[in-house]
Amino acid sequence: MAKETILIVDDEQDIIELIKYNLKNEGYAILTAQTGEQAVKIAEQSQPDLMVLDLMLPGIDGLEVTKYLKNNEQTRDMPIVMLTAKGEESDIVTGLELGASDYISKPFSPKVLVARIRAILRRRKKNFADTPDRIKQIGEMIIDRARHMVTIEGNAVDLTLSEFELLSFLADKKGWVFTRGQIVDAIRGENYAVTERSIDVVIVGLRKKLKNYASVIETVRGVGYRFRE
Amino acid sequence: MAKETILIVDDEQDIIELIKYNLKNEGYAILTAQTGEQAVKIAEQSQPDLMVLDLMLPGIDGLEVTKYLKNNEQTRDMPIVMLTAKGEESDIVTGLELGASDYISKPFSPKVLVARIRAILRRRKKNFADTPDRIKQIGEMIIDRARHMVTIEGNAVDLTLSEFELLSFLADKKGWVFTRGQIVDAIRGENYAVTERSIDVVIVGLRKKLKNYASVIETVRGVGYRFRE
DNA sequence: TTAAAATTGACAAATGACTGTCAGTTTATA
DNA sequence: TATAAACTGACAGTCATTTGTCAATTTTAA
Repeated sequence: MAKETILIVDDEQDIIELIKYNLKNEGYAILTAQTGEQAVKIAEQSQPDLMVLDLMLPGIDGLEVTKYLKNNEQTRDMPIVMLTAKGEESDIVTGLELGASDYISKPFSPKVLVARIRAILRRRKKNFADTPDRIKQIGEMIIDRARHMVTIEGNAVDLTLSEFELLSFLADKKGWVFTRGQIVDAIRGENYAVTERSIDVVIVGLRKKLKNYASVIETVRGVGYRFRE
Repeated sequence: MAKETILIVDDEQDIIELIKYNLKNEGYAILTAQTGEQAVKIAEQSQPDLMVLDLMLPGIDGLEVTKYLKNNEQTRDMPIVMLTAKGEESDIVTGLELGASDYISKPFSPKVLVARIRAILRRRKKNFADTPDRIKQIGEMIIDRARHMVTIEGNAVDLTLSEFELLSFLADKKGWVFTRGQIVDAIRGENYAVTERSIDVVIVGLRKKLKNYASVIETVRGVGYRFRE
C-alpha cells in the first residue's frame, strides 16, 4: 500500500532532519519546508496527507499558515500537528481553535511524535476506509457513487458501468497516474483477462460524453491515465 | 518495449509449437522444455517471467516441478500456469495449493491461454506509487512518482517518460555517478539494446526543460552522469 | 605548449512505439 | 431473444526515441 505523504515545516534544519528520519522509517513519504510561504505553496501543490508545523517561523508564522490553510477548500481537511516551544501556550489554544489537530511541545520525543501522527492518520483512514468518497465534485462536475450518476452543470451524463467505474476510480486519487493494468485490476477485479487496450476504448467513450470536461482525463504517454488535478 | 519471457513445458512438440506461436505473436520471448528436469534447469538459469507447465510429463511430473520451484528462493515468485488433461481434477487442486497461479484444461483455446497469461503478468508490473521514494524534494524541485510529475517552484515541468525516469533514477542516489550503461539498464530494463549515446540526448532534453535547475545533472567526463548533491 | 585523441553537446532525420478511433464480434443483461 | 455493453484488432497519426554527424571542449601525449 502506498503510504501517506507528510509535510514537515520548521526553520531549523536539524529538527527537520530528526523528524524526517523518524517518519521515513515509518514508511511515510516526506516533503519539507523552512518558511511559511514555502509551506503554503507545497501544501497546495502536493496535497500532503498531514503537516507537522512549527509555530515559530520567520515571516508568515505557523498560526498564519494554519489560518490560511484552513480557509482554503483544497487544504482544509489536512490535519496539522503543531510544534510549539515553551511559552507559546496561548498560541496552542489559538492553533487548536483554528483547526489544528494536535500539538507537541519542544523538546519532544520522536517516538511520541510518530505515535501521534499515526493515530491521526489512522483515525482519518477509518473514516474514509474503502469508502471511495461517496460524492466527488470537480468544478461543475459531480460524481455520485450512491446514485451511480454523473452530473455536469446540472445535466445528467449517461455513462456505462465501465465508464463510471473508471472515472470514479481516477477521480478518487486526483493527479495520480495509473497504468492500464492497474485500472483493469481496479474496475474489473484482478485476474480479469482482457487486453489493456480495452481501457483506451472506455476512455474514448468517457471523453466523448464528458464534452467540455473531457480534459479532466489526461493521458500520460508511456504510462497510463490520470485525473487532472 | 522489452517484453516478458515465458517458459513452455510440455512433452508434446505439437502443443509447444501451438502455444509458442500464439505467445510469440503477442511479443513474448519464448523458452521451451520437454521434460521436468529441463524445465527446472532452464527456470533457474534463465529466470523467465512466467511458466506454462503441463502436469503430465515423463520423469519428474508437473506437480514435482511446481513443488521444487516454489521451494526455491530464486524461482518462488515465478507464476506458473498449469496445463491439465481431463481426469486430473485433483491435481489441479494440489497444484494451486502448491502455489500455481492458474490452470487451463486441455483442450484449450489459445486465446484464453493468452488472455490468462496477460492478466497474470499485468499484475506483476510495477506500481509507480510504491517504488523507491515516492516523493523526492531537491530545493524547490519536487519529483512525485505517483503523479509522475516534476514541479519546480510550483510550476509543473512537462517531461517525457525517459526524461522522468532518468531524473528520478539519478535523484534516488544523489551524488552517485552512473555510467550510461547503468542508466540504460535502470530506465529501460536490462538487456535493452541501444547505443549509450541515446542517454546523452535524454540528458540534453532534461537540462533544457529544467532551466535554472539544469545544473542538478552533472556530467562526469569519461564516466557518466550524476545528480548534484 | 601544441597537436591529436577522446569525449560530450547539439541538432536533424529516421525509426519505432504509443494512443485514438472505428468497425466488427462477442458477451452480458433484461 | 433483443439490446446494450464490452472487447478485440487494425490502422493512421502523433510523438518519443534513437542514431548519425559535426562542432566544441577537455584530456593526453609528444
